[in-house]
Amino acid sequence: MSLALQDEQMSDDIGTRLKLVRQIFGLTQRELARRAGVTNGAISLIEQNRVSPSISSLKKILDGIPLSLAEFFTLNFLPSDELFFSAGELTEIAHLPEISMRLVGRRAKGRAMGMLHEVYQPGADTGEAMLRHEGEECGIVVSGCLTVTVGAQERTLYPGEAYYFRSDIPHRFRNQGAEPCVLISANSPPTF
Amino acid sequence: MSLALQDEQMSDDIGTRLKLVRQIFGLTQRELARRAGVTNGAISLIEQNRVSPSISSLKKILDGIPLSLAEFFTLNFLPSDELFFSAGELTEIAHLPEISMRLVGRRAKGRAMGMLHEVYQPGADTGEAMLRHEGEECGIVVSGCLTVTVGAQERTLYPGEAYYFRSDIPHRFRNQGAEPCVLISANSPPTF
DNA sequence: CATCCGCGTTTAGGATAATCAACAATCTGC
DNA sequence: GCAGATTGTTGATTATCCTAAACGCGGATG
Repeated sequence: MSLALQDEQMSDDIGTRLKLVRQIFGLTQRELARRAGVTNGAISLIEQNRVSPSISSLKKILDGIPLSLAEFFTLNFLPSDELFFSAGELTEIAHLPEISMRLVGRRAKGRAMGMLHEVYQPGADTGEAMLRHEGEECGIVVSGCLTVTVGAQERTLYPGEAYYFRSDIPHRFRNQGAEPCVLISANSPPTF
Repeated sequence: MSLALQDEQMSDDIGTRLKLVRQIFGLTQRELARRAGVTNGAISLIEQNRVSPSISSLKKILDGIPLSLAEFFTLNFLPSDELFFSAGELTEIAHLPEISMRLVGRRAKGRAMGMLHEVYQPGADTGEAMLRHEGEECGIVVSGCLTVTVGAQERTLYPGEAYYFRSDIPHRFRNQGAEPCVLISANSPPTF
């Protein structure tokens, strides 16, 4: 059975959403009501979309699961067959010839982040025209070395070293070493 | 019939949150009310936390900005300061003796994600009592192997293989191999 | 000044949601 | 088949929210 929701339901169908969440956590209306300190009738009405709960009520209910409001609204109900990925299943995102960028999983909307396995060949360069986009990004060098420029700052990172910056600051990646550089990076919200 | 406010964290302070968002978009209460099709009084009361709006009302208001409910609740207002981190500067987060977990940067609240460099010694195990927390997590095995259990599914991942799942699904990590396993993982929102 | 704006706030009353208690439907074991 | 427990639903009452209209305040303009 699939627990996936359509996009339209993701945004406004609070009732179905609550019902799904409650069932995923194996709770009855009465049990959840008891934990949350509300009545089972209220939960019934909400799940039927016969009322639109106040934030305070919804928060009380979610506290009984427990689940935050932010999580409740961002839940994307990923199908369970997309949990694990073998190396060959990472989806290649080739922007430049000398740089391999492979994303964990498919390009899924609604995810909180994207994780990439990247390989920079010697001499690879994302370009003097610095990259700039929304979000934050972070990475750790696994092997080789990578010269990272962020705004006015620049540094060459070696295995075990890392970076974390806001992606709206202009940035650039270059491999100035003699061997390929392997980098594992993450960005949130996902760029790809 | 009390006008006293409940003790609320910033994350649950809908009033302040709405006010910040509204001001960021340069709207007055009346202008936002007009676009949203509600009254300015309603917005005033909500921003003072004197009432807890219904989901339908809050959605109408956010549509006037426009902003989705999910975006509203996940909004973060925080800059990051330090850009680069040497291997020794990763902050150790030791939960278990046989597992080393080193976070990129300090434990900064408000970041979109956290990235960890983890080493699981042979036999290391996060425990049969499965982990569960908010957010999503993702990781790639760099060396060694790691057995990952997510809900009812389990798989042993080898270098280059990866996982991505919602952290509220019970999960567990074990190194059943003979050599240490190095894993680079990310979680969003950051757990540490 | 005095007047007019536009802003956020407040108040009374009608609209909406939550509670309480009862109800029907579905099991389970005897 | 029946009693008892469990689950989701429903009507009447109570509690809460939203609206409409007014209020107080400060800045701009004559």
